[in-house]
Amino acid sequence: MNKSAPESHQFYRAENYRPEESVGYLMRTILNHVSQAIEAQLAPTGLTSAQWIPMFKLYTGHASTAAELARACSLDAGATTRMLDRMEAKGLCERKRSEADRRVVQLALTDAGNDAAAGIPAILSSVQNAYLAGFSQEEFATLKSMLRRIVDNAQALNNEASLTEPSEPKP
Amino acid sequence: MNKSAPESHQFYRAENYRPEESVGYLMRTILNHVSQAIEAQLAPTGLTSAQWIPMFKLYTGHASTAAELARACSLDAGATTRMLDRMEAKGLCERKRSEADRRVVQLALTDAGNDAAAGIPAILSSVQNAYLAGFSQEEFATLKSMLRRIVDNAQALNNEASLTEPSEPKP
DNA sequence: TGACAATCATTGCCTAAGCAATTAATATTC
DNA sequence: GAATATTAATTGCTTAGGCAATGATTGTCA
Repeated sequence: MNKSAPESHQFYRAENYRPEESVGYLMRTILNHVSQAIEAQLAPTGLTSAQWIPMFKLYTGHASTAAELARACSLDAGATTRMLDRMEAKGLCERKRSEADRRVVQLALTDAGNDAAAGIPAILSSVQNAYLAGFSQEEFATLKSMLRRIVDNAQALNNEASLTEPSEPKP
Repeated sequence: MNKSAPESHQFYRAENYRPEESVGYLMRTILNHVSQAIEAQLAPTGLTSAQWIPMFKLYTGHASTAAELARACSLDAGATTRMLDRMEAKGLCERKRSEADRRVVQLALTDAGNDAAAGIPAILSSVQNAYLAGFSQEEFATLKSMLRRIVDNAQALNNEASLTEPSEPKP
């Protein structure tokens, strides 16, 4: 079915594969450092490296219920429930059953939560600017476009995979 | 102490920060997809996405004790112990107290572990090649050099930070 | 040699994410 | 309108990682 890939696509070969030289390894290293840096700057607010994402989604109004939040963060529903438990315990947000639809839980940031969230963009900006030191605007644009191309490839490959394994037949 | 950063370094600004457009977000998205793809291909061997790294270190001889493995994987000692528990339970590796130094535990892959590890480079290569589809060799080189520059920046910033907070004074 | 320091593995406690099953409420369809 | 399907939130079980304390050994140094 697949034609064999052209030689030009063979960046890595099993015979002499070295993880430390791979793009994946480099990206993982970068993300680890970035996470740590963000967590360090976030420490005063009580937010962890995993919590600023949902907090920011709530802050910007991109989610106002638990299910929406889970979708917005590509997070498991169970993980979201427990994350909200921890954030609520720290006084960052509150839950309230919806009157219109008794299934859903309406979420709201407390004043403390709002203050914490308000500082997030500045931290993310400064950390990423620091890590991009020495880059020209042109190089920055090149980097972003390359990363987007990889994301596009990933999406395309996902689609292929789901075509191979079609959606489960209805019972 | 710090001179204000030159304008050219301001890629992101707090006022109009959008996470979805950030380099960090793109890299995270890519790594999530890559992890899933690797995990899917690894499934037949019983290895998880977190286990192929220590397995490969053992396979290539870059580590033969628990402490070495933890260092090689930048992993916590406790996490390493429990990871070895799980891998041993699956029959992928074995532990043996060293005779020379009774503190250390000598690690060895079982036959099954060796077989599983032997397939890792092929999987990592093919997944990463697939995600880099459409890249020329030149673009590939550019991408790697940019990522390395970011890693260098991260290391430099780490050093700065540890200068600010000097090593704890001896008691 | 004998006190002190360092190293190694382990364990307990925490945050965190995924999967599966459960319960409650709402939508859909016949 | 009643049976069925879907959606929302929660909980239990598992893997996973970090930090701190512990116990056992080995190294160092006075």
